[in-house]
Amino acid sequence: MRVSRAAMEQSHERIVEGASRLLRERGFEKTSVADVMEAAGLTHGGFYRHFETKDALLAAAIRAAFTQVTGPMQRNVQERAPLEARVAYHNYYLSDEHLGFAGAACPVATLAGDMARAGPELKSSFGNGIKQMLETVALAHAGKNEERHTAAAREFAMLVGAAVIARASDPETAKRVLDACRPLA
Amino acid sequence: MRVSRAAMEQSHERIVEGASRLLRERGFEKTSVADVMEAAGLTHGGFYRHFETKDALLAAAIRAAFTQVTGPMQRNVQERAPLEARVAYHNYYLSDEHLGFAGAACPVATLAGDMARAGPELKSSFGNGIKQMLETVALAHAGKNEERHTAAAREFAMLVGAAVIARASDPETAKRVLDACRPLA
DNA sequence: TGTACATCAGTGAACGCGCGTTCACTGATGTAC
DNA sequence: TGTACATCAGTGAACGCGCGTTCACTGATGTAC
Repeated sequence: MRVSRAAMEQSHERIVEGASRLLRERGFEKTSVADVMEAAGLTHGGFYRHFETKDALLAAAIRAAFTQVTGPMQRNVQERAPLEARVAYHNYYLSDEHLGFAGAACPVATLAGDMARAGPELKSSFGNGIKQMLETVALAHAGKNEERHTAAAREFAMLVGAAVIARASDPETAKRVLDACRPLA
Repeated sequence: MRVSRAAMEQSHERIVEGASRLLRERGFEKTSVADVMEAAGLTHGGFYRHFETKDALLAAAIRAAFTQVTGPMQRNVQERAPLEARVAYHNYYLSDEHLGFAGAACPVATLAGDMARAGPELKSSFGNGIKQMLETVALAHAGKNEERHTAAAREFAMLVGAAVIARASDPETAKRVLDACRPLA
């Protein structure tokens, strides 16, 4: 039956947040509309009152995932001295806390591989997220504008690579790679 | 009808090589048994004369992909001075040639994301490949054993991260990240 | 403020499709004599 | 070396299943008077 406008907006949020978590845990193909709706406490049939297609949902879920990650990071960068902020997110990115909970982790570490084969809607959503991420990381670097961005890109690439390699390796190799990448460059 | 032992072995190779390419182009879920068999010039029904399950094929395909990539790399490292070899694979890894042909690219750059959610057979296959890759990269680094491995892990993480980010970004951002990562550390 | 009615968020069955896997069958290959 | 027969690589139809999407329906919500 019909629900109030406010209730519908809450449903919408639950759908997007659940999708954002499931997407990072299971990847693109294994996140089904029915699972997302069930996680939101609804049945699958009502999905199309909220989104035109599954891809539209996933694009929104990607935006939500980036916001969830870059939000705290921006606050971190604003509240601390640059180097301190850098130490904080650098260590966090390589921590068990980050890597152990894929559903709340950085989407670049969990989903970037899938994006190379995704449709334009998702690609664009993800591309914007990456830009946002690179800008945020650059804020924690010192020097001239170009130097800051170059250093940020190199650091972020290493963090993403280490996270991706660690998640695909046996625990021993994972630890070795993460330890190797922990010192700041 | 039945074919000769030699012909069957050739079929087997074509199946594995086709799977190895398609897997890197399309990812885990979108590589169907029927597509792989068609790429090998066969029909899907005969697949189970070659492999017990789709996962067993993919594990073999992953091994083949790593061999295809680490083989030339080991030769490269053996034939050149360490620094020269490093420059060669470092630039290759970030090149359009490498990133433009996913089917022949490094499986870590194309598939590592999927592996976090794959079954144990694939994970183990992939984990071995990563170890092999890290060892090969370490051969091109100088210094004491531990230093070599640490430097290799950091370099490889940055290369993988840059490749993954580039493939998930718009062309302009991709170029910026790749250029930033090109100089040796 | 109260009433009558149109709207539409959510339900659950149904659809078409692609997938991994199975199976009866075919006929060339391999082998035993 | 030649023959008779068992084997089995490859074929194509069929299976069961999960998925994205559609649809008729329900009844509370929102709105016009």
